[in-house]
Amino acid sequence: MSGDQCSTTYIHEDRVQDALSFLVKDSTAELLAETFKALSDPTRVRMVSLLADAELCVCDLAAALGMSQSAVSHQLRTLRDMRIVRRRRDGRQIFYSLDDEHVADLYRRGLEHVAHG
Amino acid sequence: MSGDQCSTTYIHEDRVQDALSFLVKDSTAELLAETFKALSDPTRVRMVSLLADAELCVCDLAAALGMSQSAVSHQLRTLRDMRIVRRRRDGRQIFYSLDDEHVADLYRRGLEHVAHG
DNA sequence: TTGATATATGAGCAGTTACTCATATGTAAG
DNA sequence: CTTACATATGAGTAACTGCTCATATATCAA
Repeated sequence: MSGDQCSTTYIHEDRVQDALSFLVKDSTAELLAETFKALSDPTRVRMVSLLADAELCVCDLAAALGMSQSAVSHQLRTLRDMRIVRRRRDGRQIFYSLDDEHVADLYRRGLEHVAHG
Repeated sequence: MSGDQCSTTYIHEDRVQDALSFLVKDSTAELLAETFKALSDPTRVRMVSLLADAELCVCDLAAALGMSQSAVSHQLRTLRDMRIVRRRRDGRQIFYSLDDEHVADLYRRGLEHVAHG
């Protein structure tokens, strides 16, 4: 069934057929990509590293990261939309903490990998 | 040392100080973000899902993914630059396979997480 | 109420990304 | 050599990202 050469009309059919059984579903690929996207930006990695330890208010996050309040707030919005992060109001301040154990786990795994590079 | 309110001049100093001890180094954050970026795109997730099982040539990848040869080649180039993927020539064809066990591991972890909600 | 503080958000912008299309390179067969 | 095939790549582009700046909203204090 499989040819010896590639072409748009005659591919290595059984190899492709075999591969297809391992191809993730589109919806799963989208979901996975979304998850990894949370940690695909240095700023968000730094934020997660802070929030993996303790909840913090926006202005402390900004201070710790050395970033503007606005920039931090925008990123928190993204993390919130991704359901990575949860918020709690206390007076005038809003405290953020991690709300996704999967992402926290992936972050720690990633750290380990980077460690024993 | 810690104040009761936020401001650009008077932050909750010990909370920030404590947080800073958990903040990843900039270089580590960059490295981690780069790693996760490899899986932050649905197309690349699908590619990794295929290459996690077996090595495949470009045209079979394109056939399995239902994408143009050019699009696949461009993505393989990015994965190659990220050192996620390795290639081997066999005649006219070039076979790609995973070259980063860390990414493969993160992919499998991600899959598990997606699987059990 | 008025003013200060803490956070959120819209607009705008420069940089990046993931593709398409055309073409170049490399390999094998005739 | 010439031709066909397999892959790579440059240019162009529309969509997306991560910020800045200005401003809006929400809470507390006086």
